[in-house]
Amino acid sequence: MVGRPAIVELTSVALPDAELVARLFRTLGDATRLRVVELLIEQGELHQMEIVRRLDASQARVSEHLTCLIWCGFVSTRTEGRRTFYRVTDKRVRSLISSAHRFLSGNQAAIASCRKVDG
Amino acid sequence: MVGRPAIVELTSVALPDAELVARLFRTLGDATRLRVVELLIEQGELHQMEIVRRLDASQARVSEHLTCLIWCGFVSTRTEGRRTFYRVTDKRVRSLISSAHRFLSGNQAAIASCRKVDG
DNA sequence: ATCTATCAGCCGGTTTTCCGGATAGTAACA
DNA sequence: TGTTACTATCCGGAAAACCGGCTGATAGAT
Repeated sequence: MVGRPAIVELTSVALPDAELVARLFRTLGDATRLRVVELLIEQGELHQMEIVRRLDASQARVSEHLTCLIWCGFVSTRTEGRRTFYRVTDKRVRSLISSAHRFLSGNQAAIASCRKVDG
Repeated sequence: MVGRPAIVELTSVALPDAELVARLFRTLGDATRLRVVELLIEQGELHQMEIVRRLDASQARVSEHLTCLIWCGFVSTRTEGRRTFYRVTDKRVRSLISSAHRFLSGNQAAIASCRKVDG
């Protein structure tokens, strides 16, 4: 018997745990996305055009990065009038980033000069 | 007067802080590298071929990833005979990774389905 | 000395990811 | 309803990163 296909699930393909964690790290592995998150942590809440101005990035870029950050649970939103405000609510995001900063102190030079895998 | 060029410095170009932190995140943003680090955290100390066997990855890949991890300060080494043993000594690495795992719990589905920037 | 186990480096190809620029959608407001 | 903010999406092109396969180097064993 051939039935109709099953309802599409968000996580139809179970990714291995390491791939998930790696993906999480990659989300913060882009300087622009990271700057957005850190800016929101500092400022508390901003709407998109304000982020665009402060980071001097294109609106399209910021919009796409925000979509990604929201999707992954780093940023949450609130709409007011014709503006959408973005903020970081999850405290685990802050602790993750400060963890990174702690590791970075003393390793800046090494990481700055690391050529990654291939030269 | 035209002198000889200055001695090459490791960090001749000062990278902005955000780019450094992003690069740090990207280092753990590859599943294979992450698995190497987590394996070493669990097992304490392993030589390269042992890592190759346990991860079922090619020796060349593991070697290059290890080079990167050593370079960035995640992993340190000890040579004994013709073997080199690798381990994670910096406790900040552990706390960084467990920070990530804490954030991941409750966000797996979201991160698994996130399409990043472009579709 | 020769062979073997272990580790490192290079190269070509493919995939992923980022960006600029243009375009389309949406909600408030006159 | 038309205009004006504001936000979202699409489309090449370019750069970064990963991988497989091969080669080279070194230290111990035979």
